[in-house]
Amino acid sequence: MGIDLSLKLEAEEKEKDIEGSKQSCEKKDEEEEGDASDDEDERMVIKEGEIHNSCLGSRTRKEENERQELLKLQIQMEHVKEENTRLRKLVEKTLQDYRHLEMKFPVIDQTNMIDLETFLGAKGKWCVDITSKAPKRRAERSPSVVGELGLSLSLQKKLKHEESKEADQSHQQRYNSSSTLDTNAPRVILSSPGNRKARVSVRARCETATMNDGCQWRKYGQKTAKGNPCPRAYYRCTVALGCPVRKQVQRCLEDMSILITTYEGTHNHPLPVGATAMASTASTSPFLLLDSSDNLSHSSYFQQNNRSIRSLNFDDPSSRGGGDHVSSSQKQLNWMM
DNA sequence: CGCATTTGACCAGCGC
DNA sequence: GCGCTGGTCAAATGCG
Repeated sequence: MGIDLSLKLEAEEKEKDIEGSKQSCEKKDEEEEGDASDDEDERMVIKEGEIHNSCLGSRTRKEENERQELLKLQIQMEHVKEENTRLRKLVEKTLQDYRHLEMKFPVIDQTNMIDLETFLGAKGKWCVDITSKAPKRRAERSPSVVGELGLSLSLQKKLKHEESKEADQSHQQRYNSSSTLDTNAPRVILSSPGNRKARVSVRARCETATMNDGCQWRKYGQKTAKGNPCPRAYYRCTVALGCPVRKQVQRCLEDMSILITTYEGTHNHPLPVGATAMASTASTSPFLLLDSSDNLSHSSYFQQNNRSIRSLNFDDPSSRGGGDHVSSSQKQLNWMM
């Protein structure tokens, strides 16, 4: 630490001073020797002897003083060293406390969100978190808010054409920031559009091309989005004729094993058996975290899209049963909607 | 042969 | 107005 360095510098300066005083004494000797060269030989010898003796006497006194000074400095250094170690311990303890509080943060967050938790009807099984609408605050949130089992859900407004680019960026920012969270965490982002289309984004680790959500999808397009070399695939729900639900599937740029699936619209048909079976296992779902950008829109959104939300869940091998409705490319998908 | 997927073209919105 | 980008269409292709 800085204290150690400054002490070392001070000690070096002292040593230099001591050496300097020694050198000056020797120099004085030499000068005195030079001055005596013009006098008589005998006198010279006596005089030189007297000068030499007096110099030796003053030298020993000086050395004694220097020794005492050094001792004082050494004692002072010991004290500072002790202070240094004491401060170091203090810093370590502070850091430890900080980490402790950081770990407690999700729990505190959870207890503040009981209302929405109750609303979802999954008491004690879900971790609900509502954040401010402001993207900045969202970005500042601690990554630790993701549940220990790594599932998160977010609510936000649908960004249609009439909405600002800022909002659009916040949507993208959400994607990016969430990727800095636990990458094992499937993450759900719900768009609450009011009179606009419902939009749900899910992030989940998935090795296959798409995730099994219990519905039947038909791919109708693929596009390479800017900033991500992985192509974005477009799917349309084919469970019922004219179902408006579409989904976009794209790999996360930071972690290719993470699949970002965005659902848009509400199904105009009952969900497949597999998906509804999954819904019943909601209470066994490990950990869900809601992140809302628009608190007021929660209830209206859930009322309007109740079916979709209730059926949103993770795969449970014991209750998997949507295979009949799943297309060939979706056989190994590991969660359902 | 029918259905799903692929892929290039087209369109609309948005920013400069 | 033009270029860029995201989203959609539809013909071509592949597969069971």
